[in-house]
Amino acid sequence: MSDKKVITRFAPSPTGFMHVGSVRTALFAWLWAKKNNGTFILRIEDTDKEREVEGSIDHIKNSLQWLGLDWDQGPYLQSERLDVYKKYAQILVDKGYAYPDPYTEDEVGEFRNKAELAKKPFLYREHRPKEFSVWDGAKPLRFKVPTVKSFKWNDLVYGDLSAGPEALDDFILIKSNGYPTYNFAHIVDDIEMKVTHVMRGEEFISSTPKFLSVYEALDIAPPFYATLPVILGPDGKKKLSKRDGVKDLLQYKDEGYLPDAFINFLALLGWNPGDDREIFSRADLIKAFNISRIQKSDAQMNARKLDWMNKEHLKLLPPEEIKNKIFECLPENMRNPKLVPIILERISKWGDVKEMVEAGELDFFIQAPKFSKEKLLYKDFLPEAIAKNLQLAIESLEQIDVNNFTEEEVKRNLMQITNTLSSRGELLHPVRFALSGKNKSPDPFIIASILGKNETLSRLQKAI
RNA sequence: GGCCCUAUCGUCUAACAGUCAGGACAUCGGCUUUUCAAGCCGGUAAUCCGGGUGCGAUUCCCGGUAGGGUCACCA
Repeated sequence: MSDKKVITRFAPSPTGFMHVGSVRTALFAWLWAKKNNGTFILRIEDTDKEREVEGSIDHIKNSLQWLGLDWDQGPYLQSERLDVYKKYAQILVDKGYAYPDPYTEDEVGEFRNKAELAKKPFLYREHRPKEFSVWDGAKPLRFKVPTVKSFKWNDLVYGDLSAGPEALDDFILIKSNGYPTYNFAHIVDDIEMKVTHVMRGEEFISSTPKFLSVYEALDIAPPFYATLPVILGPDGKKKLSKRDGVKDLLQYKDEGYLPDAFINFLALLGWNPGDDREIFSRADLIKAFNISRIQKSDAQMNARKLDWMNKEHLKLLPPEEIKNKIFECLPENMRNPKLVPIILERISKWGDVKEMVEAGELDFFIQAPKFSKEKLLYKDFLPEAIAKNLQLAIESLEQIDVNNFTEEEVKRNLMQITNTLSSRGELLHPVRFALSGKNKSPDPFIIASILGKNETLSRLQKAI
């Protein structure tokens, strides 16, 4: 590899929201730039004004910012660089490698239909005019393939690739409205911006010979290509697309995923460090990242593993930050520090806190539960036996000093009683239920310690 | 249809031709002295098929099969 400064870019079109597929391309380009102390450029490919979606440029920027994929240059807008593309187009015209298309769109469509009927691949160059007129901008400008041949090239991920001559055609460089096509604009920009490594999706492999042919016509060396495998939808079949219910990236933000965890997850989808490490900090990721270990086969999005990974990152956060974040999701009357460990244990992302609140899972911490007494029953123990056990619990807990009503003290006292019983459940279940009103809840000791002596005794009393 | 790419547990993946095919998520079971959660321990689970070259193929070659991509005045 040359000793040139590494320059990578992320070049989305502003046609909608970002999803995990597009953002992973950005991530890999960003990682490679960071690893090499290089430059990461953001470029907006807005050459199709018809398809442009209002607000998507901001959306792209917000998404990258959320993940901390900061760009060193840009965003450049292709729509503001029309003169640059015209300049390069003129160079090709002057060299005899570009010419105005004499046909109308319908006529070209006819050619295409005929080829299809004949079950032959459609190649415009088979209809190339003998004589070229002068390009006045009214007609689309087409590339004239210098030499029709097979291409072989190297891809940093896929290795040696090749394609036959039918991959080559006289494609449109400048549309009749003056805008360049993607095929041409991105080449010009990559040249002008001195991009050294092009990270891109698999769908561009088949058009690479066209790109290479333009570089040849321009007599300029192409950049390194690193083609990334596709991220498949949850069904494992189709490529992720905005149509089939794929999530907007910012939705993950709203659901409370950590940017570092998300990046970690995304990086491991199609790349691995070569050892068993899975949890990476941002810095470690940059250090470990390497193009040569990018996967060739497509990968499927796995939401469960993302949740697991997010939790792993959650646990690494400073306790103070965890507390603050959880408090943010909690109504004011629930902002009790003692609740934090209980909640942390049960969530994988911040949004889960809100869900717990909405599901009423934490209500018993702020108000006494209402329930019918038969819920207190445990296995086949009689109501009288249960009531007696609750009475024992009350008497025992009354002994604890109100200022020392800790989880440990409560547990010691209650466990002492269970030693005299035939089973622990006949005491612990009714106590827990009396305090929480739930079949599934944290253990009675921690609940009691959070409620405090008075509230605990009051709830037990009411249950008898 | 032409051209191109890919193929290891359900999923993400590891394995200079020699490993009992390893790890992680998920799943299942046990422990954690009531439930839930968390944690710990353990189990089930894979080299697409067929040839070839090797003493030896997950690994290299060929052919099939399956999946995907691409053939726009979209990117």
